[in-house]
Amino acid sequence: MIDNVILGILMEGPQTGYGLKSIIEQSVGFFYSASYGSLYPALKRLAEQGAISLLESDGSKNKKLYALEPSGRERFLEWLGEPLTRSRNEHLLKFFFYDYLAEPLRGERLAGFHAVLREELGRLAAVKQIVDKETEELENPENYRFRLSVLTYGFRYLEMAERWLGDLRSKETGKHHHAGQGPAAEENKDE
Amino acid sequence: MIDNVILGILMEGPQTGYGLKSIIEQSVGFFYSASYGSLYPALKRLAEQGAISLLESDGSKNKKLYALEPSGRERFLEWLGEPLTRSRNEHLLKFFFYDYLAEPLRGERLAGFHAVLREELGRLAAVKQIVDKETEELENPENYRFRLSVLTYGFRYLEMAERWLGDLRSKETGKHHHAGQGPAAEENKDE
DNA sequence: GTACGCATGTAACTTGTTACATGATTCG
DNA sequence: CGAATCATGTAACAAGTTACATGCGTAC
Repeated sequence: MIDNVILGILMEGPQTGYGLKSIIEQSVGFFYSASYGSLYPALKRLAEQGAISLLESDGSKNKKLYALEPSGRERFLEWLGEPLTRSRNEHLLKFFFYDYLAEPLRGERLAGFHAVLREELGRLAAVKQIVDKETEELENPENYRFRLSVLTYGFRYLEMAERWLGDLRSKETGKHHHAGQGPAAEENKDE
Repeated sequence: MIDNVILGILMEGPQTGYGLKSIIEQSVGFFYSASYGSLYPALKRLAEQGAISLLESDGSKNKKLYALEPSGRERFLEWLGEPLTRSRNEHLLKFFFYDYLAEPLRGERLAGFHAVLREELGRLAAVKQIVDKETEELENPENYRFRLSVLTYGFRYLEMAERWLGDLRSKETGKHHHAGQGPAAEENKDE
């Protein structure tokens, strides 16, 4: 996975490992993250395979600029052309079992997550505004259609999640029965 | 991760490794999957740690029923009580780079993914209907609130994704310029 | 001159997948 | 009695994280 992210970012021009990391955080950080522990070994590997190459020309000695080679570009485009698949949404796993979580904590967690969603929604909205403005000044915005649409996706996704959580929490209101046993519980039918 | 899934399912009663796998597929299969290669070693590990135990009582010799132990239950509930986090949505990664994918293939891939989404939407709708009906016959549906809401989440998620993809594809219609260069392309401004 | 951000890297570990290998049970 | 499905397991590999270790550049 990280190989393709690296190659994809190098499509726009040479970068250092450190630079790649910060670009990843800024651009696809919403749904993907990389650590140096995977980044640097990946760069080494890709260079050995000839997919990327080390540029010497830079002034600094401690900086390594990598550039995309034709074989790397080919490899990236091949990956890109494979059929799309949905990936796992592991955070739903916890929700699935949430009937088992006892009540004071459960409500807190839901509220906390709700806050996170709203915060991210706000941040994404800000980013979207900036990006949309920058896009206007571009001569060929058509070339960025998918990049932009991923932003839209992120936005709609958060909206959907926020709404869903809102609905879920509003059903809860005022019902402070002591839950906590969940599906398997045949006992405690009081209240 | 798989440890907690196993413990969570065992909350409802003893199961075999094989049984766990099929329950996982049927229940959380929409957003999580496990292979035997991780399942069986996990069962072994959990048993060694005393989180689960092997039941002898079963007739078959080749079947191993595992049951949740108190320490396993505790461990599961502790995990469950940790704050919620959003996980990665790696399939968006490909979309992010889709400006680079050349046109005949790109359209095909989008259409293919669209078909997958609609198919899953149909399947989930069917599941939801069955589950909703089953829920009516339950004495305490409140105990399944979160399990059910995850279904709703899946449904809304697919709806959102399907709508997003629909919007994206409709913008495309009739514009068969030869794309393929994407963001980095300063050339080919014809058409 | 020192603190902070830029910059690179490795080793141990974690978690999971794929492919293989094998045997029991059940149903037609 | 043969095929499908139930059922368990391992070995090799893949991909990544965390924690550690180090050094350069520069702005105050």
